[in-house]
Amino acid sequence: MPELPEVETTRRGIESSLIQHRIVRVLVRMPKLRWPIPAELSQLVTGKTVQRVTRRAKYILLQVDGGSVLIHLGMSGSLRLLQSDLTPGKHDHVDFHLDSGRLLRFNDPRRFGSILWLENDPLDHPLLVNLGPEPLSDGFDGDYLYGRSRGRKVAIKTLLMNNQLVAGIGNIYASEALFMAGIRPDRRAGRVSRARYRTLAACIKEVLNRAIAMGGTTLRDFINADGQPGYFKQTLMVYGRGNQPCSKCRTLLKQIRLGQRSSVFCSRCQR
DNA sequence: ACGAAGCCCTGCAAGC
DNA sequence: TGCTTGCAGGGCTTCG
Repeated sequence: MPELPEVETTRRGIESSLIQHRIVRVLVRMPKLRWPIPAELSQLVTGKTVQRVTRRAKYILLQVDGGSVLIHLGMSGSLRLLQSDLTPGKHDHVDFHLDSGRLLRFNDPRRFGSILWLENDPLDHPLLVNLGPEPLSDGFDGDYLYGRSRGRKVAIKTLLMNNQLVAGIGNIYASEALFMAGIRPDRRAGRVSRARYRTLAACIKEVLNRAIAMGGTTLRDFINADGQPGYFKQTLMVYGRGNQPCSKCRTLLKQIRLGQRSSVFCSRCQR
C-alpha cells in the first residue's frame, strides 16, 4: 500500500519520461474511483505539456499549463510507463498517452485511488491545503510533534497517521518508526516527552529515507513505474510480523488494533 | 476541537 | 472443490 516512500518512488520513476512531453490522448475506462474522474479531464489535459511532476503527502501532481492532474494511488494503485500499444489488462483504469509513443497507465484494483483536475495553485485545493508538513522537510522535527501533541489523548501511532499533523505517514512507517524509537504505539500522544519526540522524529526521517532508497515496500500490490517491486519489506521489523519474535529481544510481537488499524509492537522494547 | 466509527472497493486466505 | 466470511486499509465524512 503506497505510503510516502512508494509514492516518491513512483514520482521519481515517471518524472523524466513526462517532463517536457505533451499528453496527446487521455483514455478513461473506469471513472469510478474514490471520487469520479471529471468528465472533462481528457479535454482539459489533451495537448498540454507536462512542466513538473511533484509530490505533496501521498499525492502526485502532474503540472501542466493552467492546472494540475492530481493522482492518489489509494491502497492498491500504481502508475506504469509502457509502450502505448500495450493491451490494457484488468483494473487498468486510465491511460495518458504521450508524444513519445509511451503511455502512463493507472491501475488500481481496489479503486481507493483518485484522479482529479486542479486549476490554478494545487496547494490551495481543499485536499491539500490542510496537510501538515512533509516529514522529510526541515519544518518537521521533534519539537513540532511535541507542540502539536499536547493535550491529545489519541494513541501516538494514530497521531502519526493523521495527515493534518504530518503528511504521508501510513501504517507501515508509523509502526516501524515507533519500534525504532522504542515507543509503544498505544501510548497517549500527549504523554510522550519532548526528548522522546525528538528521537521519534529522527527515526521517522531515517525509516522514510531508507525505504525510498530501497524503492519502497512491496507487500502485495506495489510496483514502481517500471513494474518492479520495492525491497524495503525485507527490512520491516514489526509491520506484518504479529506473533513473531522481536528481532532485538526475541519476545513475541503483539498485535493490537488502534483506530481500526492493525498495529504490531514489542512490549519489551517499546514502552 | 477532538475522537471514534462508517464507508468506498477488490483480492486473498481461512474455515466449513 | 466451492462457497462464505473476515480482513487488509487511506482518508474523507459523519456523528457523538
